[in-house]
Amino acid sequence: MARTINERADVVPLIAEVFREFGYEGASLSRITEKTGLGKGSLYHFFPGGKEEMATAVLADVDQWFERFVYEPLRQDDPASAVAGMWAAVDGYFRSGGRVCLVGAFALDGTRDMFSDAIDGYFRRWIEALRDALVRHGRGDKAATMDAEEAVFGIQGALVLARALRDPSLFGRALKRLQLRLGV
Amino acid sequence: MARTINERADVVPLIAEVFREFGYEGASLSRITEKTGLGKGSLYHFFPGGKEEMATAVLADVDQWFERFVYEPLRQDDPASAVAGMWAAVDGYFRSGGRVCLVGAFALDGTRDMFSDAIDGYFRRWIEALRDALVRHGRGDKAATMDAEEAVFGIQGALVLARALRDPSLFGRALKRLQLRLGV
DNA sequence: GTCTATACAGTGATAGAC
DNA sequence: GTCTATCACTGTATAGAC
Repeated sequence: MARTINERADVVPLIAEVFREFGYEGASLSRITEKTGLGKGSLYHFFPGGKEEMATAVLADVDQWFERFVYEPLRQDDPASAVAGMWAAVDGYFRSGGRVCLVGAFALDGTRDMFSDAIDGYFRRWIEALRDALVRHGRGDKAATMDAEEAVFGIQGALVLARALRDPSLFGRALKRLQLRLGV
Repeated sequence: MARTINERADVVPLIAEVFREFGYEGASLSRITEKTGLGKGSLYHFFPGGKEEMATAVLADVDQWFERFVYEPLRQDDPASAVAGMWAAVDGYFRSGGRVCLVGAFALDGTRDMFSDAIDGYFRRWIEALRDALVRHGRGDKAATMDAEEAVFGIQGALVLARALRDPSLFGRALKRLQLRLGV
């Protein structure tokens, strides 16, 4: 039960930061070493598959977070409060636009093909969970799908633009707007 | 006046494709060599500054295209037809969702800082030009800014999602939706 | 479990022949 | 203008001492 200071789970969020900041290709082992304070030997002890396994672990970690704090509530809780919770969770997770979406970033370049299932699943389940909540809230099936898509791609685009313009406040404005659009 | 077969301008779009596909870090010189059919010697003849100069040239090329076919019409032409033209141009340029936005992709990772001005300018001028057209069309200043932002980040997000889900049709749906939202 | 040392491929870049 | 050869360097990954 006693936990060593550095467990695999402890180092994953740090590695995630490096991937978020530099992308998959730009996240060199030396940068990861620097960020985590772990030598290559230790890193390969935790992740025998090397960089690819690190990215897989990071993606699983992100997925787990969203599954727990966003998707599952959307599927189970009262629709209105679950949707409200989603906006709050998203704003918090992406640090009000100061943080980038790792999955979205991976999706854009050649990295996508390496983590196809994880990337696809992340967005697909997000859209489906949100659509479910909207349907339960009384929206028609087709309209709910479109609404859910628009909310999710709106969030992604707002993150891109906020980072491109170095204007995190844009993210907050965008979330407000998207929230109103959803009307729930 | 006689043009050699391979001019700098001829090779820029090919290099752009490599950057779009693999990102800045992933676009190795060997991949660029392969795509263009030019050896490193030739590439460095055209771009003495190496990879960074190639990316700068590519960004300038993209910018020029948007300036000519999107921004300038938005500033000068009849607002309604200019906006309609924008949607058509965007759909064509991004191959109905099959192509990614290079500027958006650069914006997401550590590459951003290398090309700060180009990335910032691309989005800033897009939003401003669109806002101008909306204002001329009768929309209030503040609302026009928000609308313009929403259209631009909506496009970016739709590109991310279309690529993530390998579903180009999502891009077309999204454009339609954004177009209706703009209401012009 | 963590480190250092090292292997080896691939990187961006340069020089010089043609 | 294009190529080949080569450079110094960094990349990921491995081996083995502690």
